[in-house]
Amino acid sequence: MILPARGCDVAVTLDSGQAFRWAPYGPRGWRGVLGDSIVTLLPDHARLRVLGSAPDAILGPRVTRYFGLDDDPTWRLASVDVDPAIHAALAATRGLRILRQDPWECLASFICATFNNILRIQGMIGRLCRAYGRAVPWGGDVWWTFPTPEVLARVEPSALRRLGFGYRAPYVVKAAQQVSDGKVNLAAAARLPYAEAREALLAVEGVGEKVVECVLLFGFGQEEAFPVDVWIGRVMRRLYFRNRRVPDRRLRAFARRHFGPSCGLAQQALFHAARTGALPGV
DNA sequence: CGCCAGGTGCTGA
DNA sequence: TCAGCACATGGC
Repeated sequence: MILPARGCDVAVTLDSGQAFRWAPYGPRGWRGVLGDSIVTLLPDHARLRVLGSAPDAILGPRVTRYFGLDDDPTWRLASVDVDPAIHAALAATRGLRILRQDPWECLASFICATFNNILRIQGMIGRLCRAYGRAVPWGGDVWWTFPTPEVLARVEPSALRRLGFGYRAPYVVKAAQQVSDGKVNLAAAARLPYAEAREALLAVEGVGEKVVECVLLFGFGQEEAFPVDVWIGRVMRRLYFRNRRVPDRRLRAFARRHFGPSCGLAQQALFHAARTGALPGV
């Protein structure tokens, strides 16, 4: 199946630290798991060739939604292009899209991502899926779905520690319990406006001021969200605060004013540009 | 080996 | 409200 993908750079997007389960495949392809389907993506200019373990009728809408292929972010990108620094970051990350991930996978993944580095996050989540996900054989290989909250709710934290989760182990289990027993309703939160969804998610154990913004942005499509991690903190202080120490809350409030209601787009461009060394001096 | 990583929760002022 | 601290782990 071929999907129109003009303006979407799959490589940049999947390499930008939003999702942790994609692996390069062949010279330009990527392979990963979307829900219960194994997906191979073969980008070709303005098109995206998609192969997978499910029928095209399932795969097409799933990939389209995940990458927002039916969305044209041109005007929202233009709306955050308000100064030379962000302009450079946007230019260096052309084609970067904000993913629309499954809320539970996004939430659990970013709980694992706290005070951690992307390489290890990928390893941890891979082991989590292998241990507690459902096996899906495909293409002569076996892949695993992301474990459901119901399954993880019954896992002993010590078992996750043995998978290298460190002090995050009890947070992942507790979050799974809160979601599976209905204390936190992700499907309902996904339909709430930014501020209310934010409050609902902050009730989850292990979800603080940064993780909540990641879930809002990468899981709920709330572009008003602006996650401040160590990279963004450095970049923002450098670019806009003469390297002075500024609390994360203030950085976020400034970003919302400075970049406007799609500040999340600016955040992801700054994050990826900084991490790939495209912003000199940061 | 020391430093760092897409932080959070708790404590004490 | 806010700074300071403990928390586990592995890649570099």
